Amino acid sequence: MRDENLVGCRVCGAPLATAVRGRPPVYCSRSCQAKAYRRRAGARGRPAAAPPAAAEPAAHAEGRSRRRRQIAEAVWKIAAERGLEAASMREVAAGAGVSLRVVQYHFGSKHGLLVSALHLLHEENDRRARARMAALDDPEDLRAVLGAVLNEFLPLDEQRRGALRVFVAYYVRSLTDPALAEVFLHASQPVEQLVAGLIRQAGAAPGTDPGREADLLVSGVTGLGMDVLHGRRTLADVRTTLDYHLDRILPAH
Amino acid sequence: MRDENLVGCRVCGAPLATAVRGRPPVYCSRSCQAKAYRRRAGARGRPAAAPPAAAEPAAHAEGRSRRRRQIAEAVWKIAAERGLEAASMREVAAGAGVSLRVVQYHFGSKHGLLVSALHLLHEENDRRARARMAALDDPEDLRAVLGAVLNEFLPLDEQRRGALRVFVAYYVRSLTDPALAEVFLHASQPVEQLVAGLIRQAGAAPGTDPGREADLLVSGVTGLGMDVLHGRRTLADVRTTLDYHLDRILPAH
DNA sequence: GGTTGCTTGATACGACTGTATCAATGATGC
DNA sequence: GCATCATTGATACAGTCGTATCAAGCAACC
Repeated sequence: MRDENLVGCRVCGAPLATAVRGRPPVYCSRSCQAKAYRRRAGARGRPAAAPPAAAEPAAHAEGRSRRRRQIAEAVWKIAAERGLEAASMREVAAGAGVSLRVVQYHFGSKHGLLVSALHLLHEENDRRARARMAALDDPEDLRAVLGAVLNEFLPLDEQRRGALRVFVAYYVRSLTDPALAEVFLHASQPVEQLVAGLIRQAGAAPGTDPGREADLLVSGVTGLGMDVLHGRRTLADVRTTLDYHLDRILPAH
Repeated sequence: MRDENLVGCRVCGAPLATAVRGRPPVYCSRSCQAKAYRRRAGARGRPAAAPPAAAEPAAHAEGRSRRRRQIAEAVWKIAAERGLEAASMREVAAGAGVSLRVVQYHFGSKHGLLVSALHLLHEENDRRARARMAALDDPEDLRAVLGAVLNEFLPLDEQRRGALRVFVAYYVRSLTDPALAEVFLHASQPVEQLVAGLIRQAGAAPGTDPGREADLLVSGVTGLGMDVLHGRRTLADVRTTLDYHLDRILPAH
């Protein structure tokens, strides 16, 4: 297999400590390696146009977060399609189109990867939800806003469907992983309060408690979405149920 | 290690085919093995009192289902405490106090084990729920019956807490495992209909749709129970919310 | 006595997992 | 030319996983 590498340093001579662990050596010393590098750099000619300007300092940090995000997206994709237990380091690396070592380097351990991916997922979901809210026709129609907030938890399209699957998978993990539970508890508190506020502003029916209504509404829509996920209910049925309850809570349509 | 076993058959002589796979042989043939067995049986003396009566034919089947159940319980326990991904064949065997081979023999494969354990879990939960319903003070108090049905999905005690954890873990698995999804879909349909029927009988407030109320109630109480599981809500808060909605739906307390 | 059947014990295999180790690659500053 | 830095490539290791294989245990029938 490795015929020519068995002899010695590619630049000078032959020491080449034969370490059995890790990547097999090709040079006898760092300086010989530098020599070889400069030779290659010279043969490649000068870089296209802006060699001295170099990359601005922000580029490093940006490239880093982009890579982390790219890897996290692979975690989401695998978790949505085949479950979190299929998201091994190697599968994630392959899904992101990077090497195993890169995943190790950027997240330290598998646990770190899972926690970071959940963090990024929460941010991403918030971003998307806000974008959809901003795209509403009439932001003054509070009932429509309320419906949009609740619809965010239903598998209406492939994106939300995947998000819900990943969310549920992570939830189950969090039951036996305190670090993941932490992320859940510190992230998604204000949903019920938002819904309760909307109900209050939109004019709830007399005698209704917006807070209690919001509690059942949010947890209920999540449960209904889970039912849709594995085919126990149809999406149309869930939307009808939801409409019924919105009509009930906000009679002044 | 195996000093004396290297020579030959314990009864007659020496052939002893040296198979490298599986359990190392000790006898040269089945008949020699039978001889050794009969010798041991003779030395042990006659069994206590009822040797010829033998075991009735049903004992076999009963012993089998008992063993299956014992192993399934180990699956539930592990899944509740450390998640379904911790339920390896070896862990389950250890938890049930049997050998790995016994788990293999009675369930064929890990997938078969998981599916059977889920089946048995559904039966067990039904049994326990019915028992709790039968123990109600006044079976005519329909509101109390309704409350008991819904409370079955809340982690009120260690048993229900574990059941909910296992249930959720299995649900997530079922999203990527059709055989498990099958068990879910064919088992737990009538809950909402039961709740709707109770609401109807108990006298719902005018203008309310018992079916839609039941849908949100059941899915909502499941979601609230999940919130309790990882500490996002307190049990008292959930019960208050539930009481509020029961009062709303059934005003004629 | 020998044979057959169901059940269990005692290994073994190959695949995969998370992680660790060592070196090469570029780039920058001296 | 040399040292140093963050990043990536190329392995290797120890362990666990599900499963397969062969034989022993035990009871029943012939």
